[in-house]
Amino acid sequence: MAAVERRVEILKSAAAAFRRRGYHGASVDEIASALEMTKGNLYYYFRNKEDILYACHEYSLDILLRLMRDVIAEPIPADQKLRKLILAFVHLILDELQGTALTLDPEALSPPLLAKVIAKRDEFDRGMRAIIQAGMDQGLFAKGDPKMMEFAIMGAVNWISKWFDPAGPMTSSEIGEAFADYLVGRSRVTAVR
Amino acid sequence: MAAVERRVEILKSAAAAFRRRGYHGASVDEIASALEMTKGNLYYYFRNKEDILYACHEYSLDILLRLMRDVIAEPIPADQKLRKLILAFVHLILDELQGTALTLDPEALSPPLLAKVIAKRDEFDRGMRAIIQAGMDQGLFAKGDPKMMEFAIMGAVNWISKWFDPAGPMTSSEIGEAFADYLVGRSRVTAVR
DNA sequence: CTACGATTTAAACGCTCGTTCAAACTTGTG
DNA sequence: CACAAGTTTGAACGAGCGTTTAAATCGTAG
Repeated sequence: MAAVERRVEILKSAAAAFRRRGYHGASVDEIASALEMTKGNLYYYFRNKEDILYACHEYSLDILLRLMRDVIAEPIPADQKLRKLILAFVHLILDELQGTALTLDPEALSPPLLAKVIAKRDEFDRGMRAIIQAGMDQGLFAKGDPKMMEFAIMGAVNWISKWFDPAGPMTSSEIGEAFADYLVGRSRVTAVR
Repeated sequence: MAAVERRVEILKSAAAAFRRRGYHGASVDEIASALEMTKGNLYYYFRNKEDILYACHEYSLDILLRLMRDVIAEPIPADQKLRKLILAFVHLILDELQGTALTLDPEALSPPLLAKVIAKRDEFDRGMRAIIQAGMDQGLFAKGDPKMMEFAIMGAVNWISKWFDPAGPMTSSEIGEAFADYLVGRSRVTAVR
């Protein structure tokens, strides 16, 4: 198997472990055992545990930012952009990132690595707020503080990983739809005005 | 100082440390040092670290449940109940619980203690959903899955502790108002129908 | 088959941290 | 002042875990 695939495998196992126990609570051995590797072997692929956490963040954020740029470029109204983002975001977190994205405690990173993560996170935040601001200006959303609306949305979505059960009754897209309906509003998008 | 007050002081220091670093990331010494105590001294007040975490949860949940019961008993419409709960909840978390409530990783608790925490949490969830269901039945909220709406609200609120900065531009009540406006809707409550 | 690089292993080290404990100190009471 | 109960200290321990390393194994090109 190519080394780069092996690295992604490790990241997924790590993300799952970090979600369950948190960065400090999850052991390197736990991450390795889930892949039937020895923990020493991980150090062939990553410099240390922090490096794994950082790679998880980078991996998730890069996907997220690509998504954001694609949606921004589409010629659709702001409310539909927001809805699309929420749907894609929920899908991404639940189906590909082992229930984690911005949940993986970044405070565990050392200052230089943390700064790089925050920079990417900021870009994402700016995109979200620009869409929300545009929607408010056009009367698609109730007027208010875009920052608060964004934080509320991101909180609701990020929190999903705390309660989501893959064996539960709801699929990830059902959850995405329900969240988008509530957070963006259903009627405004589908109804004829 | 009375021993019971000392215990609460320790809980507040512990809650702050757990919020910053997570349960496993925060050391017992860190909790003690913030109070200018030695770590050994903590063991005069608590059996062990897990006991401290459990006491934090119990302390927060008891306040939360009292709040919930009070609001439920009030003779006001469901949307106003929900708004009141959100306002009080945000205030409670930010101004009294060091930014933590349901954020303090409960998975770190052993099964018996975890079960007790989950039981209280369930009671809170049931209260929230009953209010939401009533509001939907009366046409105060858009129809949908009450469970999803509750999870979205709790996620948004719980996430606040991840970004709130006491030295920042917004007070806890401004944040509460902004969240309540967005999550419950402003017009329905204040406007004459 | 051989040899060389890539990968994996198992054991060991060292450090951090939760916990214990006996001794010292403080406080209040008769 | 004396004594006892309540509280604090500081050092020590033992376990867990991140990391290192040298040797073993595997895969593949010549």
